[in-house]
Amino acid sequence: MEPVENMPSWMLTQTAAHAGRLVSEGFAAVGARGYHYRVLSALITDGPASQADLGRRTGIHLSDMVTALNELEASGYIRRVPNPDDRRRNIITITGHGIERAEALALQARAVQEEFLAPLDEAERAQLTALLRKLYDHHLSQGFPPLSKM
Amino acid sequence: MEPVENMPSWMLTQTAAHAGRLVSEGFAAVGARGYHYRVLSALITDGPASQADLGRRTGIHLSDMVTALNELEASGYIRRVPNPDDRRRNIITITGHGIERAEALALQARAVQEEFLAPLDEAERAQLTALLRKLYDHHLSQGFPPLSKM
DNA sequence: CTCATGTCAGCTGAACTGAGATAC
DNA sequence: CGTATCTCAGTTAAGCTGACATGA
Repeated sequence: MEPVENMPSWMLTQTAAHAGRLVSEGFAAVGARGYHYRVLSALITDGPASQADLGRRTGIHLSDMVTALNELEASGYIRRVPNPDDRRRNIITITGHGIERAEALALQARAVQEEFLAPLDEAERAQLTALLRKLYDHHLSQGFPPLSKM
Repeated sequence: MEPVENMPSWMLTQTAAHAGRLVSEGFAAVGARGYHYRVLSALITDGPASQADLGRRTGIHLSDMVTALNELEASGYIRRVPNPDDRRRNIITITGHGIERAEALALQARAVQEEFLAPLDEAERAQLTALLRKLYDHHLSQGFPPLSKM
């Protein structure tokens, strides 16, 4: 009878839960949520996009995307303009204000990574990310939904 | 601007989410939930206990413990008897039926681990668990709540 | 017609909060 | 009295489903 505490998936979900808590707290401290950072960061690295595209990029569900964009738009971090070439779509662009916000959130994110990874040295951190990437890529290629169903 | 997909905490929560999904599906396939396995396994390795003790052992919240034990008791996997020495408490014991159930769930859990860890060889699996344990132990010792508030 | 898009209302499982009853 | 145990009702954040209107 394998004690639960030794199962890799158990340790993984436990540590992930803690990491998630740290991230949430870090973002909440500046009035943001993880979704905000994911969206702003995707807009910066990959440019403007429709909401559906943004969802596919970030793994955020379409219906959640609507909410996140509502919040970001209300704060002036993004702009929603109709796409003249396809009037079903919006074109989402980040504002200057939004870029500043993203940078502030990136600082928070970095600080949280540091706190979370504190007990590991550089080599161990590299090992960890390599192993996680191997797992992630494998399951992605097996049809694991980055965004379950759209 | 760090792309979100390269942050360790992001990859960790992504892979953990997938692991969690596999575990849930595996248990659901035999009509169980993760809580059930955690409780039964704790009863086997550490013996009978009060509900509060079980909660502390397993990291399951007290109020969720009530629900889980209701379900396990209805199926005849555990028994709840009042503790004569402290009439606030119940003594939770596992039944023979419950031991069989735990063994069946352990098989499921093993199969899921195998599926999840498929892309890693033995050395890599050992690396991963060692790194996760280091992170987990560190944050536990920093006051990270195994069970947030009781 | 079918398919994609954006929106909305609501569901689900898991973790958690708060309050009450009982007993130490 | 304060504290611990058990129970229950309800809340939260996150992911997800289903339906609908619009338009390609």
